[in-house]
Amino acid sequence: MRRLQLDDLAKQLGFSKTLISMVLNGKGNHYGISQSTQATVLDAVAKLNYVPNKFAKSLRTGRSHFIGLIVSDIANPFYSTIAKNVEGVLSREGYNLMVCSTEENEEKEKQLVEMMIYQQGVDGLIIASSFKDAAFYNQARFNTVPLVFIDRVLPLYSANYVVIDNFGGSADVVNKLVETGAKKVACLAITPLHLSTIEDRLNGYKSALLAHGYKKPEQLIKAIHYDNIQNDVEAALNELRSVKGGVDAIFVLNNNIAVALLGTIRRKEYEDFKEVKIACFDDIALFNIMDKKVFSVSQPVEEIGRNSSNILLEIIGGKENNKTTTVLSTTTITR
Amino acid sequence: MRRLQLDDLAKQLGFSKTLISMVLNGKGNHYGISQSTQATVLDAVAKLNYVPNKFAKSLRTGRSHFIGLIVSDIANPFYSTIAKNVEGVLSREGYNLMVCSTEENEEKEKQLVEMMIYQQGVDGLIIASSFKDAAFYNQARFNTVPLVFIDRVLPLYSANYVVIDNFGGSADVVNKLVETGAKKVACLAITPLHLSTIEDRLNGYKSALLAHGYKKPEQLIKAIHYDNIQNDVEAALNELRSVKGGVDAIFVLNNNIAVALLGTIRRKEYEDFKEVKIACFDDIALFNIMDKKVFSVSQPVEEIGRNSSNILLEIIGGKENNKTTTVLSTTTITR
DNA sequence: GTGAAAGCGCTAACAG
DNA sequence: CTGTTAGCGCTTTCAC
Repeated sequence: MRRLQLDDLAKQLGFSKTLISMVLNGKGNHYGISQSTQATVLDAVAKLNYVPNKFAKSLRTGRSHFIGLIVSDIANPFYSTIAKNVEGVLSREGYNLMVCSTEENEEKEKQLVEMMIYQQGVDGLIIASSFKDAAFYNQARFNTVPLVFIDRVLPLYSANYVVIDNFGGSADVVNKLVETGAKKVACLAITPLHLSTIEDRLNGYKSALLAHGYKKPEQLIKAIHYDNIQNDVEAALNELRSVKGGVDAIFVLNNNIAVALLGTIRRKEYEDFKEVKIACFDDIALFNIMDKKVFSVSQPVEEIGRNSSNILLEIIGGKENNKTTTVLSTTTITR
Repeated sequence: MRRLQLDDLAKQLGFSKTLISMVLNGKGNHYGISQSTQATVLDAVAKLNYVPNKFAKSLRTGRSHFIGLIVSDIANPFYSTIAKNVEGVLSREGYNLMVCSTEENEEKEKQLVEMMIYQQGVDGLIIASSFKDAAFYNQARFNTVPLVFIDRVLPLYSANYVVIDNFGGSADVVNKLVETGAKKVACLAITPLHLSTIEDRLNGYKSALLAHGYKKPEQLIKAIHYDNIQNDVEAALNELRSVKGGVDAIFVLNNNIAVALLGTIRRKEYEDFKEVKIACFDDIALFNIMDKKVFSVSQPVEEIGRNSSNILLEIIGGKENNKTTTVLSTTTITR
């Protein structure tokens, strides 16, 4: 049983392929095809359950109706929530989503971008980039591909951005920690440290501490490597023990660090950290179940997904690309 | 700057398109093309960075090199872990993955299957089906599409299955609860109750209780609706209060119920359940961070992903489809 | 208002 | 061993 195609339909209806194609692509009125003819065609298509061959269509039009989403780790609820919302917007417009993770690896990001554009033929890309600089995306060959960057900003690179106020969110939650009595607030940052999100959060943290009269917050910052979180958290705690007077609060810059930290301080070897106040950039469901009261910075994740995909679709739709930057606000949650 | 295509390459190298195509598709030796010619072609392709047009290729071959994965909820770590492992296997073989969620909705499952097969032209499908029966998949038109079913079995339907031992895992963890002193073990099941996984888990639960001399375990089973978990958990707890003597253990059949339950019993209104023992079918990271000791049934999630995709690729590769059922074992974790 | 025909870029018979 | 050629199923220009 061969699959129904335009030709069959044309013969059965007594119209040409051209006419049917026009009607199906919503150009019936534009070409002045009579309403009754259009109705006949649409009815038949529905009844016979005709589905156009996507490959032929894409080959002809050069459009795949696929959008790529590139993030560091799709298993992270932050990014999976973004993906869910991007998908919601796209599917309403007849687009499909393809998601891949870079694992913060610049080489892998390059490969994924190339693969998606040249191999898969995506119509546009939404990217949370791990790059240090914009050399890669500055290549002329990417000028014709609609790109929207989310979460992270590339230095000195003008593009479409949908990001959040990392500095403000960070400063705010650190202020709250201090207000509730924290005297020494350490900070566990996630690598790569060059990411604009991390830089901004660190700056927000430092600025808040300095404003409260604490000198040299740098000494309280520990880097946690993306792919070695548990070990690095333990090492960081061990180092923090030697801080004069001890720390009484820890601000972590990423949800995975929070999970590792909360698990670690429950162990006997680390019970001296049991009473330390904890704040996390990014709010996750877990914080509502813990006995431990964790402060957090809640990000408008859904909006990042919805905004970025809407902007991308506008560009694909032919709207002039004005390279806009959208900065969304965070909410601080105290518990 | 037009994109490089086979024709250009052929002219530049002085070979025909055919030859280059053969070499590129690994059929060089099969057609007896000399090693030096092959090397020349491969070198040029690498140097000029030629990427074949996927649409033309798919149109010609009828193959998309896309595999569809259909699950109930890709945000559930159980399924996202499967997805990750499926993707790992597929990408090694040059295939891409497309994931969609049904939200346990049979109508949506139908649409997704149709969409993936007829609209996207996937080469095969891995499905955790929400269907009650196999009427849909029994349609003759699906005979030619490679399908592998995971997690859930459709009654009276012979197919390729990769599932786990739900009955055994369930019985085992309930036994452990009883051994550590539980006298009355309630069970919170997730809907739809017709899913083979849920049925089997319920049967394992009942069988274990009966073996220990408890009559009528049915009265201790409460259904939690997939899309109303929090409310239903609260309602179930309220109902369980009226059980004579009270319950001293709760076995939940799904990780989302566990999260809701753990959050709920921390609230003052439900503090009478604070000391109840809890077991969960499926092990999640959270259980390692909680003060509360939760028993769990750990599933070989990675293996489900790897196995199912390997089987699917074999069928696509032309191997005779013998409709095998693979049953994987679980591990009970006591804390 | 409608149709004929060209061609998107690739693969695989078939011919030599 | 290598090349010629005929489409895959669709869209779109151009002609009527």
